[in-house]
Amino acid sequence: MNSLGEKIRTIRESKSLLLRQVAAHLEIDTALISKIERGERRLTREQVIKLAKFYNVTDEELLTLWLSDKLLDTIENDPFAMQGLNKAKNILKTLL
Amino acid sequence: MNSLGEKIRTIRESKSLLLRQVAAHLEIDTALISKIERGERRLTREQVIKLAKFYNVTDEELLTLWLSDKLLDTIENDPFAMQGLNKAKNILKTLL
DNA sequence: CCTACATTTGACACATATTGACAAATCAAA
DNA sequence: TTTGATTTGTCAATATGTGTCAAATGTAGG
Repeated sequence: MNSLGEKIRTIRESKSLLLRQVAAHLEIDTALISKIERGERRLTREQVIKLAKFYNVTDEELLTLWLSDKLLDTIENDPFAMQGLNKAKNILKTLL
Repeated sequence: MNSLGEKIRTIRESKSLLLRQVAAHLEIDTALISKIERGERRLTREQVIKLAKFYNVTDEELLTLWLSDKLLDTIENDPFAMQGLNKAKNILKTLL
């Protein structure tokens, strides 16, 4: 339910960076990045990209998690979540 | 990109109902249901269910389209939309 | 046990998005 | 050309998202 937060916390810890340092790099308050890592808030798309560069991972890796979190968030625990996802996938497929 | 709107317009026309009548049933302004059918606005979940009953189709049919529209809306035309959808699907699968 | 620093929590501010109403414009058919 | 249906534009109220700040809590080292 909060894949991106967990991921970026893991990466940050593996690099022994402080929240303060990451916050400074993103130019946001330390409190905010704390909340983000714990899934209480979300990054903007631009911030995800900035973080990917900072952490030396691909945009794709983080953006995929970011999108997935957003998607799961919008369907919350709707009983038809899976049907909705499948329908969306089919429609998207025909658009590509 | 607006599956539900098209669907409910088709159903309404097949039943020869006026926007005014549907609006009255949903207790909203006629202008609003017009926008909804054309994808300019969205129904609330409760309204979708009310409409399903009114139109004699299953909640599932309309709610699936409604969710799908919401999903496609939140990933807009992100280059990683498909990856995000797949990731979300996998996570959801493990949650069920 | 202190102290210093890291992190978390809660309250609030501000911006943007959503949902709705209403009035006016447009469309279509009789 | 008049009537009723639909669409469009604008505004208000509310909800949601993104951020700050201050205070509380957690955690090591001296």
